[in-house]
Amino acid sequence: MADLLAQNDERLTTVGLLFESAAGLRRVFQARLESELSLSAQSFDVLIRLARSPGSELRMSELAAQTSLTPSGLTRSVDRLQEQGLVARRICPEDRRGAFAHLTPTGQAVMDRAIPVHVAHIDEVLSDLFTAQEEEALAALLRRLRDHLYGVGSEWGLTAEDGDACPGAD
Amino acid sequence: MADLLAQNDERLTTVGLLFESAAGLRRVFQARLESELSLSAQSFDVLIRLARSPGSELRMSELAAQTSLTPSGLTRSVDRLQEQGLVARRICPEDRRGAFAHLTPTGQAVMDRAIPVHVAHIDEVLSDLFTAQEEEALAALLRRLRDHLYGVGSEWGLTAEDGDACPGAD
DNA sequence: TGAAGTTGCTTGCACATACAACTTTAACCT
DNA sequence: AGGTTAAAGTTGTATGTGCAAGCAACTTCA
Repeated sequence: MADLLAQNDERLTTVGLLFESAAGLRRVFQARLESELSLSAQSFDVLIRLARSPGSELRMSELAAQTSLTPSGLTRSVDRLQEQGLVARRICPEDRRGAFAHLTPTGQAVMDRAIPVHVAHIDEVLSDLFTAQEEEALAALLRRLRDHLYGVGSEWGLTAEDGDACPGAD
Repeated sequence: MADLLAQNDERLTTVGLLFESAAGLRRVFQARLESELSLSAQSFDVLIRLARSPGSELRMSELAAQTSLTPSGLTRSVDRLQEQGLVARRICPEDRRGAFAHLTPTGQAVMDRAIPVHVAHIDEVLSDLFTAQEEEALAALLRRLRDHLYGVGSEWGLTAEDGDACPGAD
């Protein structure tokens, strides 16, 4: 069995590295977001997607897809943000089943403060780790993987055209 | 605010792509593991780390670090696997506070069956997506990131996933 | 030796999440 | 229209997870 693993080590390892890298980054950012901004990683993820959307609002289903949450998970997440006064719901006039979530002025203010902190922290973590070319290469490879994963056989409606627009992603 | 984001798009984007790639892979593998092998992704993660360790056993703390679970989370996870008969605990003779988790014969058998399926699935997902050089480059970049994240200022003592899983000792 | 502090793991509790069932509205079909 | 099916969100319920506290064993130092 160990032989079996050995002969596939490269890919198994690559996948493992990807998971560990993501987990490590998540852990680092999460700690910082909570200690400095009192925002959970999950809240921040929802909020930054709203902040980056036209009108600072998004349909619930769209938000669920972008945050990798199920609809029910998103309902609760938005409930919490609503209780905190950062987000509000608005019924979609064209389809009265649907709802938009949008940032309140308070929510906007919080994100105006939070985003620079987050960006600075990303820079801090990544500084001097990659050359410009390496960083570019990494992004290109990951983009291809991401597009492949979400473009094929996905019922999640995650769009590739969201493209570069998933930076907050945590 | 959008301007602020725009000017940092490269790094923000790279991080976002990493998270999305990991989430996408996780989702794909999870579905397959559960449908074909009745194993949760979390269980599989624990089991494969054990399977890849010498003697198929690892200290609880080591396992927790490698699986990105907290010690308490790992305790519960191993509890469940123990109830399923896939894993057992063994008290560490040199430090009787500590415990090893190890695969039972049943657990070994399950993994002997599960790993080829998983490997095949990885190959399937990654086939024709990268050249050998690209895959190698991706692994190298991710490894540097992972080492950076876990090597610096981390109280987690995460070790490289392959190889240096030195279970015993302290 | 033994008291103080640390480490490894486990438990009490609170909370976030997924799955499945449900409500309301829209779309479709004859 | 009238009836059926599908879609968007929300809730009931079960479970998994982390944090903080706890317990047992080890280490240090006098």
